[in-house]
Amino acid sequence: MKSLPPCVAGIGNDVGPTTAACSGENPSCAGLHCHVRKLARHQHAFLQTDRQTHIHWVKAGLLRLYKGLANGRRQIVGFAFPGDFVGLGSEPRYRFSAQAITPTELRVMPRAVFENVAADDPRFSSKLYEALASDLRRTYDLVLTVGQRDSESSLAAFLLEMHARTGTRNSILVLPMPRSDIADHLGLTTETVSRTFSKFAQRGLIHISGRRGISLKNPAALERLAEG
Amino acid sequence: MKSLPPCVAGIGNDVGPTTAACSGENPSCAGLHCHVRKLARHQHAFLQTDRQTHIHWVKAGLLRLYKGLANGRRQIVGFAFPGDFVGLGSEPRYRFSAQAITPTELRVMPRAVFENVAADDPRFSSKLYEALASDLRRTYDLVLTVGQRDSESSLAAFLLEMHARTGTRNSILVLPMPRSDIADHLGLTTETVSRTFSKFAQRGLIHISGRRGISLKNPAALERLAEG
DNA sequence: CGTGGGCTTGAGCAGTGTCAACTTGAGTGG
DNA sequence: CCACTCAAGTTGACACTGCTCAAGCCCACG
Repeated sequence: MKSLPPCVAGIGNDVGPTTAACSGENPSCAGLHCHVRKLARHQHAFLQTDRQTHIHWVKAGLLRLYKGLANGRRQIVGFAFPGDFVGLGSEPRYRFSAQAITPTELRVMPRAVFENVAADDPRFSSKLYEALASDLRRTYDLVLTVGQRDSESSLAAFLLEMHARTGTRNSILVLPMPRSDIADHLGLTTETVSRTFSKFAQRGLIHISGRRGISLKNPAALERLAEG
Repeated sequence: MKSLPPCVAGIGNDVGPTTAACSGENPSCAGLHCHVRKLARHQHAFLQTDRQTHIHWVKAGLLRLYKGLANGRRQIVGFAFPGDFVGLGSEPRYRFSAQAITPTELRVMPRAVFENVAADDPRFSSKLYEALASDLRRTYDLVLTVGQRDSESSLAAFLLEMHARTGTRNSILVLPMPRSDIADHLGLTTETVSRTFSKFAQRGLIHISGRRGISLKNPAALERLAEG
């Protein structure tokens, strides 16, 4: 098996120094047409109606992935953290929009290039498959949350997922997204999110520090809540 | 590229005569350990906690794919129609249970066999990838439905999706699943589903015939409802 | 130090769940 | 072939969660 070009060698692993080689200036990557793209807050990587031309890989920052309805309602179907792929899938158009929540750095590659690499390297191909399967699993879980849990269970499940996903050892959790994103993710309103966080704090389940900080005082109780 | 064994040659296409070659008695398939499995009504293909040992392919019938919560609530994350794969994904355990709604016939293959075929044949591999991507797209749509639509919009969207998916030319639609399945799919109750169908019928949007038949009298209006 | 968006809190209400009774119709056995 | 049976579906009354609208607060900016 031939070795992967530096652009994609680190893909599927944690973000590491390998990926630093992939700046636009690096000649070994020029042939792959891969480049770095920086997004300011609220800037879109793509819209749900755009032709799906590129695969995006988050190097730093955070994206909200959302679908809109004609009446203005918005469903955030997922968040893309560093290391995550966005725009996998094999359809002519993206089915959701991707927007930066915090300033974000992306690695952007044309689909064709991506697919060629995947065709040549079964290991890479299977990493892609796993990434897609993992998106699907998370989305199944989200349907369960949104469809069957009440506001308390939803938020408990959300806090636990964010804690697991950001991989913090201690119980201090940073939620980089505003309350409105949490609401649109869970099918609630910002008011309900806020009220429920307050209730959790009163009961001693969590401690809220500032706008972004939450520490989980009683994860076991949250788990119980999340299970109904 | 070597030709595919009869067991999987028809996979990804419509169910056709090719697949008939794949009975347990056929020696050319014995080495693949693929076999036919028939499920009676309410019988499970697997449970959400089972080890994910096999890939299932629906030949005839209908499966509900669901996740359960400790409090007894159930979310149907999808339905598997003839031609659909179930149990793609690359994790140690299924993340949902699969149960027959009507008597169902499955083609069942060990994952290892499946993966070997996929590794040898990029065309097959890419079909799998597409099937997975298509599950993911449908699930994103479901999150939008469950999270952002009210009962009328939900049901309008559901009717249109079932119509598209069962591929009926005319507007007569057979819903093979009971109301309770529709409810648990959309995050509603059977009562709400029933009431909303009645409202649709009163307004002349649909016509209800028997327990399973619905004809769409005004698909355009349903589309408008689904968009909010 | 001032400003404004994001967050919190409150009061009232609408939509949907819950509980209960009744109706329908598919399947069974006489 | 018809009557019986019972699960599935429908309809109604009521309760309650979470949404809407509104006001005020606080923290991160300039």
